[in-house]
Amino acid sequence: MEIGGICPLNSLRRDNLLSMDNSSISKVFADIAVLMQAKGENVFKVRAHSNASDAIKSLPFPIAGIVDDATRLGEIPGFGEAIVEKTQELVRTGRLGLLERLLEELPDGVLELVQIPGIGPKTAVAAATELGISTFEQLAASIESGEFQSLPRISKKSAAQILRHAKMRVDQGERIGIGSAIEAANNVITELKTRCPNISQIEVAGSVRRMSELVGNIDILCSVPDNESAITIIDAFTTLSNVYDVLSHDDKHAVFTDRAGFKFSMYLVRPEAFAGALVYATGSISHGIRLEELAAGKQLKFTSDGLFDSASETLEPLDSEKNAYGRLGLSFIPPEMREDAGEIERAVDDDLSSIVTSDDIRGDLHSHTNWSDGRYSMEDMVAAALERGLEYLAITDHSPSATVANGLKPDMLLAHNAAVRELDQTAGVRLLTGTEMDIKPDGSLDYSDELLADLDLVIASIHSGMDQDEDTMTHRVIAAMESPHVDVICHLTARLLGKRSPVLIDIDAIFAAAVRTGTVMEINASPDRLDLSAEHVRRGMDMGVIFAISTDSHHTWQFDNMRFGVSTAIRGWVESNRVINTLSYSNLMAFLALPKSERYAFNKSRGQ
DNA sequence: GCCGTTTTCGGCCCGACTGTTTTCAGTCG
Repeated sequence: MEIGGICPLNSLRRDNLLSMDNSSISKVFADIAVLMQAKGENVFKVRAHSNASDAIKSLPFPIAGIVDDATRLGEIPGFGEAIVEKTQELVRTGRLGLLERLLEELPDGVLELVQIPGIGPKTAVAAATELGISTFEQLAASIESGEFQSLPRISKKSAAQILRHAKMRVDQGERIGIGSAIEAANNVITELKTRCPNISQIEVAGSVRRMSELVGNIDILCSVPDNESAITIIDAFTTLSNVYDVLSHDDKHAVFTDRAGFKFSMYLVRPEAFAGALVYATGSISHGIRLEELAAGKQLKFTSDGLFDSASETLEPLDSEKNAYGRLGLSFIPPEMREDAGEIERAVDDDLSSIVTSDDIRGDLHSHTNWSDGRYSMEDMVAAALERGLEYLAITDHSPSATVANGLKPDMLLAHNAAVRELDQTAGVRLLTGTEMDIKPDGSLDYSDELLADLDLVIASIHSGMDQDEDTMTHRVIAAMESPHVDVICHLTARLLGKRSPVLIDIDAIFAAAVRTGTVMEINASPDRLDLSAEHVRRGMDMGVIFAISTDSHHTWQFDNMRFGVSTAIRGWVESNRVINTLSYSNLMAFLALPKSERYAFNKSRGQ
């Protein structure tokens, strides 16, 4: 590598950097499983591919890194000779003959249609073959015309549910979930830094940095010392391994799309302009306009290249975003709040320090182990929690109704409690016994009051009967909230971000019942869910609801998802003292020891 | 296709729900 901030032009061609990440490899095996099932292949063969897909997803390291070591690959659970060979073919060549053959044999659209809840491989093939449906738009149109209902086993009611999900996908367009977006952005930044090690300041900006739930493109801001470096970085950016089509590029700006059509933009500024430019590039358009107005009132000009003195056109020296906001007469506004939703007015005389941050979180109240459907042992999960500095952790495995999740029957729950209490002696993290208990379709609970009374923490959720009408669903959840033992309602809307529509439920009625019964509402931090939206959370704040932010971890590394939950809370303007897992362990236990009717008052008057 | 093993092939997680349902296939979690 040459000296002076320069990396050689095209020093590495994209072929050399073609490395597939675990999620793309996992998806290939999941796709194969779907297509095999659609073809009617042996169910166990299908399951083997599906298991391989799950195993790859849960690996704590990149599988591409061990692709040449067949022995190590074979040690992955569910990996036999055939799966090892397919993995090697896929990682080495970027393609898989089997997948290509399956796609050729089956009609277009199967992999898209099966993403809609209610449509499995067989129905997808029927819809594609008999009705020529291959897109969500065509699916929606076919249901609206009544044509889709001619397929086997499709009733009016199921068609209505499918239409709801299909319309969501149409509305969503090309946007992707924030979890995938962050992963894609990090991959780009990591590769760019490898190619150009002299990059000193680079940040993702735009809606990704604001942690919007769904994002349509990824904006990256980078600083460069001179024009020569700029050309080098633009060159590297436009030849990254995921570049499919370069839409535009000049000496300070470039845009490309990847194979899926997703857009990546980069903007270059001088180092001294970086802080101001980052503020400009992060906020929503209307947030930016508000800042421009504030700047104009101070004889300043706020642009994509930083903050300038209007008269002299000289750059204002700013070394941080805090500084930039300060120059405009505002407190620092967290990126997640920069939506022009009232945050600017508030930042005039409030330092926003009461808003929850990741540092405030002291424990996690929702996790799974291999006692039910978690991937790791209790000991592994506890070690991972300890590594992340958590003060306490609730082990909340599933209840009996969750049969596929291997829900714990009563005797197993008792054994589970004993195991948690024993591990608590040596864990280094305080452990809470608990359950994630199913709320059954009629609103009844999955364990007896006697069993529930013995647990430190009961979180309850729905996993079945998700197409109930709004009234039934709302009453069902409220019935569970009336129980003196149900501490937290978790993943209330059961949506899967970008994949499954939320259930029909009256959120305001639920929040009112939460306040009335003393029940806590979970902000589920999994980026696949972000189950209460920021809008919901903000409404809950207005109504006085108390929240828990929990990761719902099934894997050790999923504890890192906490930041997605915290970001949702920040987007919803949640105050730190309205989140129970910002309490110390002893205060949390004191909170849980109270009858539910006294808990909201306790929290209101609490210290930290 | 994987796994465990009485090492060469039989078993693999399953219960609930739904449908121009009638004895079962498809889907979900």
